[in-house]
Amino acid sequence: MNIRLSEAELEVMEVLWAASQPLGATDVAERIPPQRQWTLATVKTLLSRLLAKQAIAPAKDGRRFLYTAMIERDIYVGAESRRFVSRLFGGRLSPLIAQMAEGEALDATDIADIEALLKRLKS
Amino acid sequence: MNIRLSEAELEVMEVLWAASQPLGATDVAERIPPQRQWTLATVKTLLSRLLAKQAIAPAKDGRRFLYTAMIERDIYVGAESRRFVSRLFGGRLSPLIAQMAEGEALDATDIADIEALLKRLKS
DNA sequence: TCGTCTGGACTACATCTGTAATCGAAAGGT
DNA sequence: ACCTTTCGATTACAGATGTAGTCCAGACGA
Repeated sequence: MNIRLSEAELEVMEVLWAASQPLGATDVAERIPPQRQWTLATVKTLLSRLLAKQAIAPAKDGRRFLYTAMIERDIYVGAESRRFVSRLFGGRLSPLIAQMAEGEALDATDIADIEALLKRLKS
Repeated sequence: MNIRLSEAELEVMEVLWAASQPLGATDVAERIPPQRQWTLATVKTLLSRLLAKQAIAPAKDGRRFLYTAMIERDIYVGAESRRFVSRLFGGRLSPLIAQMAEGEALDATDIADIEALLKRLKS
């Protein structure tokens, strides 16, 4: 995964990933979380940048294009995670978890989830 | 932690954090990992940007300045981690761990570390 | 004392990012 | 057949970022 996405571009990708179906520019704009008060123009710009990066592909649909994500969310997120953990924690996950624990960003549910996950991993 | 650091700025901060003692611009430059083939000028620029962001503080030492990190690494890293996990995993850590596990970025040592950590957390 | 070196301040400049406006072509309504 | 709406494409523009170069004043050696 060499493709890097800016935060704004990622927001657009999230919409495409969530839709799991090709969308036109207007459709994408409608599904962007409204906190981001983006105009349609902004969304269009981001779509062209994503096209340039080949993160999405266009398919002609009459007078417009429908866009599909060309990279899978899992792949992207996995790559970014590894990059992040290696930049800040020398590649080790446990310091991250320790860190999050201090910031109270880890509740009992999380801990249980993680334990279950580890159990599965070991087998 | 409102201060955001760019990747290059972070590299400089890492030097300051590692030194755990005020350093002059030249000292910093000497300790930057050599893969980054930065000139002294580049390091100086980054130091001024960090000054502007108040991420570091200058102390006069004769004709030059010695710089000290004004934010602690733990604090910074914790904030960035929370930001990251919430951006990509809705704030939940376990999906991150699952993700890393798939990419083979998690070995037995990690798993053991994490288990030990969880054990401590629960008590 | 005079020239040289060194440090911080200022300037430079291409690229990336966030956020949009505009424009021309095509589609659709009437 | 024309007017309006809607697309994608192109252009805009400020701020952040990566990567340096230049300049001036003060320190230091001879």
